[in-house]
Order: sequence, then C-alpha cells, then structure tokens
Amino acid sequence: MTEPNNAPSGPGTAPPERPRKARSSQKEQQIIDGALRAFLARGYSASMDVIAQEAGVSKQTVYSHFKDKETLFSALIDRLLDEFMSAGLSPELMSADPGTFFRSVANIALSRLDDWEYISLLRVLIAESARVPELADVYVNRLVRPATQRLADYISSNEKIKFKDPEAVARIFHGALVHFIIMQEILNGKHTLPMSRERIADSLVDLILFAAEKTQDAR
Amino acid sequence: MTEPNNAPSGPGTAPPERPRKARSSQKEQQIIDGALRAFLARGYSASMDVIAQEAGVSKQTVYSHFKDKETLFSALIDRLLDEFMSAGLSPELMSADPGTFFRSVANIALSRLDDWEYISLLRVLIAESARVPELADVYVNRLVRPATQRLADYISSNEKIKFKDPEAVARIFHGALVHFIIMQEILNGKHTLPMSRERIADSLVDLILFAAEKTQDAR
DNA sequence: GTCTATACATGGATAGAC
DNA sequence: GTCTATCCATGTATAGAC
Repeated sequence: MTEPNNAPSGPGTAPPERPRKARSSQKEQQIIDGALRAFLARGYSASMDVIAQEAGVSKQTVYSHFKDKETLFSALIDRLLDEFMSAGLSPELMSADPGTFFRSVANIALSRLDDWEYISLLRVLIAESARVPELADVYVNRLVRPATQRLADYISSNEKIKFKDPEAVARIFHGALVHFIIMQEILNGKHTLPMSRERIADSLVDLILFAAEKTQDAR
Repeated sequence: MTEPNNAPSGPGTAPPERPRKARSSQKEQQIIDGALRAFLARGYSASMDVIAQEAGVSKQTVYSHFKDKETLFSALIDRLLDEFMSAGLSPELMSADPGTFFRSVANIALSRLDDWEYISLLRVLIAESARVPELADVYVNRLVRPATQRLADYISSNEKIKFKDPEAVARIFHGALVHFIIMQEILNGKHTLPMSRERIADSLVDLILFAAEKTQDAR
C-alpha cells in the first residue's frame, strides 16, 4: 500500500541531497543491480526468476519491493536515464571556438561506444518503444532534447558560424553520432562494417566547419 | 577498387540463381503474411497462437511448414530484407550533379518514414540483435553496406566534390537519415520532438554541398 | 495437409511459515 | 522482510483423427 519510495521531482524546493533512493536497504540495492543487469542483457523478456537469481534474493523479496514486473522495469529504465542525463556541457565549452566545441561534443558522444550500459539501454528502449512508449518519451525529453538544444543554441549564438536552420543541423550532427553507435555496437557493425570512431569524428567536424565557413563566405 | 556486381563476402557457396523456393501454396502464403504482421507488430514475443490466428490457419499447420518459431522468424526477416534490398540507385543518378544526387538519395531514404514495414523491421532487428546477431549481419550486408558503398563511390568518383574520407562522409550522410527515422517513428519523436523531413533534407544537402565546395576552394 | 485436443515447460504472481 | 513452496495462465510443440 504505502510505497517506501517518496519524493518524485519536487517542484518548489530543490533538495540538496539525493532526491531518490533515500533509504535503499542492502537487499533493495541488490535487487536493483540484479534487475538492471538482467534487463539490459536480456531485455524485458528477462524472467523474474532470473532477476531474483541475478540479485541473489528470492522472487518474493523482489515482489515485496516492487509491485510487479512492469513497475520494476519502468523504474529501472527511468533510473538509468537519470544517470545518463547530460548534466550539461561545461559552460566554458559553450564559449569555445567552433573547432573545439564540435570536436569535444563528438568525442563525448562517441565515448559511449565503450559504455555497455548505455548501449544496452538504447537497445531496450527501441525494443520496448512500441509496448511502453512513455519510456521512449522520457529518453527523448531527458537526453535527446537537451543535447540537440544545446547544439542548436551554440550554433545560433556563435558569431563565427551561421546556418539557415540550426535545429536541423543540430539533429543531423547528433543523429550521425548516435547512429554510428547503434550501427557499430548494437547491429554488430564493429565486425561487419568496421570504421574507427576517429574517422567519423574527423569527417563530421570537418563537414560542419567547412559548411559553416562556406556559409560565411556567401554572406 | 572492387567489382560492383558481386558482393557475396561470405564463405557460403550459394547458387546465385533461384534464390528462393518458387512453390508457396495458398496456405503457406497465408502463414507468411500472418506471421509477418504478427512479428512486426509485436516483436519476437508474438505467440504462435497469435500468428496462427493472424494467418487464419491452425497452429499445427504453421508447424507443418516451419520447423519451429525461430526458423519461421529468421526466414521471415530474411525474406523482408530481400524485399528491401536496394536494387541500386538508377545509373543515371550516379552521373547526376551533386545537388541532384544527394537530394535524391535523401528523399529516397526519408520516404521510408511512411513505410510501416521498414520501420517495424528496424525495430525488431535492433530488439533481437543480441539474441540473433546473424540477422543484424544480414541487414548490414544487404542494406547498409551497399547504400554507404554507393554513396562513397559517388563521392570518390565525382570531379566536383572532394573529401578526405569519402567512406566516413557516406556513413555520416546515411546515418543522419536513418537516425532521423528511428528518432521520429520508433522513439516517438514525431510527437515529442517534431521536425519536418524537408528541414532535415535541406540542411543535410546544404551541409555536404557547402563542405564540398569549401574543400574545392582550398585546393 | 489440416484440423482439434493435449502434453510439457516456463513465467508471473501469491500463500504461508519464520 | 525474507524465504520455500505453490497456483494458474500462457506458450511451444506434438499426437492423433480426418
């Protein structure tokens, strides 16, 4: 009945301490960790038995902390998305020159090629997007929107570059990077269609910088 | 570099002619169609009961044509990939000017935003890529490799444009388009982060043309 | 080949002891 | 809260009649 979880995102007061998992007992942390591993490795089809086993607790213990499988799944995805929520590019980067800025953004994005959790999360989100569209919405609102927004803001505000449609350019830049991750890591392109991340970063940065210069020339 | 006609980069020795059995009875066609709808709508978790119902036959009839669920699934995905296999851009396009070429490629790719089968196929491929990696490999070899290869070939051969790394540019161009489809249609971005396909196409074509011109100037 | 009926296993969820 | 044991629905696959 009364759920131990409290304090969703408090509107008026910004809590200086962690808003979530105020008291996560030893067992609860075990459950969360185990369920995370199970879901990310096997998708939503991971059985509750496997989850309990992975967590090192009994199945009933899982159910004493989470109402049902769907609740557990959504809670975990939501939790993961929070962790990956970009805390924002460092402010000094927003005032860096275009070459530094785009190169840094590309490198940060491509560093996720090594992050098994991020890659698995992406796969599960896409896999379950039809069944649970809300999770895809959370992903878009927490990760994609801020990322593309900041890119568009930089493009719009920086004097040295000028594009007709900063938002579209931002989405192209972001999309090329994310697709490369999906391609290489999820769809096995790392083996069937290998290409180094440096080549993608180099060409992408060149592309946008050259186009920006050309647009400048044409003014 | 390599022969454009044959590209069976695999060890298997499959006769190039008669790639598929010609006899598909009435029932068998029903099964295929029903299973296709069921799998694309609900993923691999679609039950054999639902598949049989969707096909309008009994469950046993399905099993009399396909050994088990996994075989049926793989056969269908393989069949779908064949249908989507790009027959190659029309030869006259390969000799068109860059503006026409890239604009056409972008429009062709973005037309898949309206293709429910393609979108569902993409989702299922990603969803099952961990469990059945071979299907992802087939997708990459049949669709992604030819598409990016032709883009890279065009970039390499056309006198009017010059990039340091045509293959990387090809993958960026292709990736930005495919990611836009994943974003808008699979991850629900069409509602949460709307953007017209024309804006993406315009900015992407501008980006590559301007960058190409700039590279020309710098020669 | 095609159907109805069924065997067998798995999975989500609960009961009851401690 | 935590465990073991269990219920019951669903799912894959098969048997047997026609």
